[in-house]
Amino acid sequence: MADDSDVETPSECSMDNPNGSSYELAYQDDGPSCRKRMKLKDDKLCGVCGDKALGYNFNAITCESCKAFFRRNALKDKKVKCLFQGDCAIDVRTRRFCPYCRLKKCFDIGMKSDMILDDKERKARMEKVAENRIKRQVTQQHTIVKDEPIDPDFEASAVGSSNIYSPPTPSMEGPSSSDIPCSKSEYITFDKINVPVDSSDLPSDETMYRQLSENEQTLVTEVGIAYQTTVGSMHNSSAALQEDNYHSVNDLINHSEVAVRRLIKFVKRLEDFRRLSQEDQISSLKGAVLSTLLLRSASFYIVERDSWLTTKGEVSTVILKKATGFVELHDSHIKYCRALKTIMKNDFSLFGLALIIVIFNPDGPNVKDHQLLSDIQDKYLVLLKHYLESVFSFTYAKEYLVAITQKLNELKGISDGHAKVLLQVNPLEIEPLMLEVLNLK
DNA sequence: CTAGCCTTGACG
DNA sequence: CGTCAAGGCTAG
Repeated sequence: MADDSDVETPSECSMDNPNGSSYELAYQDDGPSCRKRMKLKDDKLCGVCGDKALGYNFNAITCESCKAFFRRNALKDKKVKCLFQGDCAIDVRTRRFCPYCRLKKCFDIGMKSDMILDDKERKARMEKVAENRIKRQVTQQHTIVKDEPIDPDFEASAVGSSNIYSPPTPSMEGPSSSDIPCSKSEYITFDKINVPVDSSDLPSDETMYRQLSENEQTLVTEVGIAYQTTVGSMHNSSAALQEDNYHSVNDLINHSEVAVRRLIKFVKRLEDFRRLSQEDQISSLKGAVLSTLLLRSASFYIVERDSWLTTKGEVSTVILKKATGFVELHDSHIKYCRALKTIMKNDFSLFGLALIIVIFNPDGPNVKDHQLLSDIQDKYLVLLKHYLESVFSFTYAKEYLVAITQKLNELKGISDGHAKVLLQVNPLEIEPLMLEVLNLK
């Protein structure tokens, strides 16, 4: 501390020391002819090297580089010593010659290493940032429900609409009763539920089908499109799923980040979602993340070949088993996909409705307005029922409804299974957005 | 590694 | 709304 005159603590100078000199200097510098010099930038000098400084960093006025240098080095115990006498002069030119003396000078002028955020604080900070990001994404969109469709993200429109359906079944709206070439039997059965698998098994009598009201019809369609263009579309990163890009659960989680973004996009399109308070929006979103991923995986599941459909073709599900090593969980996951996909086929409206019902879960973690959530959920349950009646006839709708709701209930169990796995993951290796959204703090 | 530039949350 | 002071990112 050769000269204590130039270094003051932030508190000291901020309150009682106007220190007008800086202004004078600023003006003197540019003179009367000052071109709108940005601010009255006073020329502070770095206490370490004399370079230009913007303000305090870790309790001393320093330049950006010494700030970064200090942040990088102050906490690690060094074995490196000065090659000379330990009193090297440090200026903007020589500052990088001797890290030891530079760091020593940092401490000498009063920089405090305890102002560097530790792992815990840093993590907390990142979480806050991530949370705000989500909040912003969800909130910011005064735009109306459906005038942002232009684009979602071009891959969605490029890949999503057309070829997604190609392999197993081509169909999407309306009578999704398309047909999996499967089947020798007219009915598929699981868990005591019998539903016809082939459209030819459905009643031919028109009056056996519900006529959706106009509102219902548009809502169903919108939901289908919303799902298709967001969660239900494939994205390039699923190409990353190819080879053995998935070595660990971590990779799996991090690669799922795109899917989370899609989920946000999806809910942003729902006007009902906006009826929720901001907290409940976040809560219900978080609560639905894992389920979304599962639903999504089911929609890309190809029953006939036990594989996933990706932008790069099909990938056998065994690669996931290998990646995670959680065989048991994996098996139940696949079993789930099989069952769900068999019922829902490639009907985006169905997947969309299912997702909505999962999202508006009055029983979800941390939700405040259970009532509202429940009301909205009911609305979509009814819509789902009606939709099923319009597609599968009154005769079979009930079976489908039971089957689907049952599957949605199972979703919880499987999600929880995955959640347990997630708890074993090292938070430091996970992207902040996923950390936040999965509650892995 | 460095160092410059950028994004953020807290604070007044 | 502007300033301050953290961390992050990334050419070089």
